[in-house]
Amino acid sequence: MAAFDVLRAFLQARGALTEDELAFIETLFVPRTLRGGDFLQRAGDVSNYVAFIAKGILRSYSIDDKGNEHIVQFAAETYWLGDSASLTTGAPSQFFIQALEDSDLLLLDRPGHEKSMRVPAYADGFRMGVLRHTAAKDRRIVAALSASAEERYLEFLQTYPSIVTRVPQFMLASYLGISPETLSRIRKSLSRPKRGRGRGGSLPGDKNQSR
Amino acid sequence: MAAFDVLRAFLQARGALTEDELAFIETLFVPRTLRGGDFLQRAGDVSNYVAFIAKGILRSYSIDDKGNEHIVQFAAETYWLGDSASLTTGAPSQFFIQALEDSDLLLLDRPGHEKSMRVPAYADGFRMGVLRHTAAKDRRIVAALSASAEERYLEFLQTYPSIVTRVPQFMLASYLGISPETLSRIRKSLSRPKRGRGRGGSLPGDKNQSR
DNA sequence: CGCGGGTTTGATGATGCTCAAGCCCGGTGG
DNA sequence: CCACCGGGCTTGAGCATCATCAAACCCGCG
Repeated sequence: MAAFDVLRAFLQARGALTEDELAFIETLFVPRTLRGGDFLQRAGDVSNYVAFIAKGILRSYSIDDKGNEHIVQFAAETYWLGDSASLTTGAPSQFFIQALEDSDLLLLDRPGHEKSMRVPAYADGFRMGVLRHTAAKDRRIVAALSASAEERYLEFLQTYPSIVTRVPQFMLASYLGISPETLSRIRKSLSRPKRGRGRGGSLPGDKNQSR
Repeated sequence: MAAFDVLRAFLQARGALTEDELAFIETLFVPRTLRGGDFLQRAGDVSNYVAFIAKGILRSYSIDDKGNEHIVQFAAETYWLGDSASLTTGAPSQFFIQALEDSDLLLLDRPGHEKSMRVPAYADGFRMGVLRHTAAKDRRIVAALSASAEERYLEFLQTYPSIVTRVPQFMLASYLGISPETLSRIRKSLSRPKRGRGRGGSLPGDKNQSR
């Protein structure tokens, strides 16, 4: 399926747009393909667009003063990826955005974004999407601050089952804020819950305690 | 200063609005005052408005299955507070919103929000604000996942110096995702850095290590 | 067939939580 | 006016979780 068809399907799924509106919206996007490993953007760049992912999967991450990578987000088909900070301030970005597989994107630059807002149904969809996104971030913050490494992993499995299999384990660990070793151990312990038949639930020494 | 004046000042500071536009916007908000301790909203409520804080300070928090509180956000003068999740889905909220001091708010409900978007300069400001907000959440996520308790505390001091003195310590601890005991110890260790004269900087046993 | 990146496994230690007292201080009622 | 709360903050001791360091392992690829 061509990139624009994916976008079309996405837009139609969440709001009634006329054919004219769809056609207009499409003129605002610029297609772009990336090979696995390619960068859409590097820290220091001033990048002023948002990407809609028609195919593939990307990560955005930062590198702190100590040289450690921190994955902020994964994004796969029909997700959007952009650099909010750089978009608001116009300042150079702090983030790297890299394709993890061969990917097809549609890029929307700032002027394009402004124009797209003239289509009311699209603007509404945009605001809804942003709110949903914000809610997801709130949940992640609470999880990061209060859940154990294992809980965070399980939650990720539930929330993004399709992504787990497509990213290397050490990146998942980085996203979850745990070391690769710890993630490896967690998976091991989950895979052999011994315990009677099926379900695997109810761990033996379950503390049922938060931190 | 009356609540509407605060809003006016806020809006004018970040975008040129005509007197007519300002007047129109103001008709959309409903004032509300709260005493310290009062709730604007409780989990289970379906609340469909966003609050602009003209005076005072509020917290939003959730309570997990184990009964632990998690503070998602503090918000003081000229900040906005709302429940993104509940706003998008219309589903009952997961969050409590409580005033920590006597506070003056201006509430904007959903229809009001839609109408306000008709003022282009206001809509632009709204989008900018949302993006800025998103960027802040990204930073907090990275910090939560990778910084030590002390680093998170210091970052909070820097970012929200005015809030630190206005909220009880155990709530700050909850926001930072650490236990009240740990926060107490961190403050103690920061207050007596022994070390030469003044400034208190350059910790003695600084590890300069991430986790 | 050997290399190299990613994953696993083990041992050790630090960070920060829990539980349990004690303390400080502002408010209330005798 | 003062004794007595009670909530929040502090302090201490022990312990769980998870990071770090180091080595072995696995496997696709040149």
